Amino acid sequence: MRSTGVGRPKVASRQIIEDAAAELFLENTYSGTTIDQITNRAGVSRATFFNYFDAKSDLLWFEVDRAIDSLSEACVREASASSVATLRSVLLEIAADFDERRVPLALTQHEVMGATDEVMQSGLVRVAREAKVFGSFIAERHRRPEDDMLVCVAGNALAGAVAAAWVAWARAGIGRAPLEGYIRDSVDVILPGIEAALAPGGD
Amino acid sequence: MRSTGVGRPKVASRQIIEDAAAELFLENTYSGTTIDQITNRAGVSRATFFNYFDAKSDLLWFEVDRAIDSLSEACVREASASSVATLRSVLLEIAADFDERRVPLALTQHEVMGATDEVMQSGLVRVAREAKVFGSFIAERHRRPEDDMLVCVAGNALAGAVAAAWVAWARAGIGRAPLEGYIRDSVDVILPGIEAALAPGGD
DNA sequence: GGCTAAAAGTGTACTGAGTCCAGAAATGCC
DNA sequence: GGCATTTCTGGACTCAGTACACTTTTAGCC
Repeated sequence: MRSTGVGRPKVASRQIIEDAAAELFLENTYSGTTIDQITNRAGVSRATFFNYFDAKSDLLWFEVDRAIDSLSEACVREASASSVATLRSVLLEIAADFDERRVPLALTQHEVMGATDEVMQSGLVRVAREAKVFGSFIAERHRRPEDDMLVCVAGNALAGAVAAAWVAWARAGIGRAPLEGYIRDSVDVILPGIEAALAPGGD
Repeated sequence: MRSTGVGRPKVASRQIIEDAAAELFLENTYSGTTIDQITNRAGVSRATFFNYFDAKSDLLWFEVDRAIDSLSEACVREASASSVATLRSVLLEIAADFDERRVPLALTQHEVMGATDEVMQSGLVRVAREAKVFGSFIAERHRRPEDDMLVCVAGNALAGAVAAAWVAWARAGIGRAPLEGYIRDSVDVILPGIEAALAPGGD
């Protein structure tokens, strides 16, 4: 993210660290791998690691983080009439971008990673972030405060549904059907209820 | 939880540690308080702390943990016909037990605690645990596997809704209406959709 | 070439949570 | 008194994450 061309150029690319980490996680599990081991393999100092990542757990979820980034941006961009329908289409659109090669390690290699509390906890942070994105979107479209209960209910429930879809998709193994279908099936369970509640007089 | 009367009797009660912690959290925020400070004030050694609690964050959520314990037990006990209606009534029953004096510190004193990632993360673990309880209950009643996607969707969405209700309730401040109403309003947004999806042929 | 500013990387020391474990202290029972 | 059992303690350890001063590499400018 260098703005100008001035200054020392990056050599320790994010990618190198991510790759080294992925290798080590598969060899020794997530919690069995220390940041020192990762930086050693990547040929980078420990301090540099923290220039690129805020936490060790970021290495597990970068695909998901990027997806949520996309989601957040798309939510700002889109401006169709029904917010719920928009949300649905944005979600599916982003899901369509996710192919086999971008399944998060933490989900597919669930067994290998050891379903540590650590791993789960860092995943939950992503779900919560997504809930917040949903909530903000709905709040804005429906002129409700961000901390409105219905807004939070909708955001949380949606994020929970999406998380379940991700997990089911990842667990499906090689040859899995596209993520899109999973998302649609899960989200459609609760979207109608949310739409009804958000409709004027639905309170 | 001593089974027999034999052995050294407990002196450091859980309660003493909880109280010392609550004081310190309000004085210095959650993250500004170390376990050493807590054990010092409680007059207990650091090692003893970990005899009673698995983590510092357990001190923030014991009310919630107990509520989820009740929920889990109640789910096992109840055996009515419609699982969704049962879930709803169990939830409301347990909510009715929560009065003003049992609002979790982490939620009411949200500002004082500093909305640290730490605090949020440990709260998310509780939401996830609740989701699992819901999921197990639904799975059993509907003869579905625990990792069935619809089961997870339902569990996660419900837990998300309940979490939103808790937060809204805690934020409402002194004189807040009973938790029960919050739970009902939030859960009823999504329960119909779940019920429909779970109904035979609703897949 | 040398100087400077800026960005990237390094080294080191620190805090604090959580783990481990051996052993001390307090009890009931014989 | 001895004995098993439980609680409590002390100390050493690992590791994530923070802070900060310092060095290195580049571009641009003179």
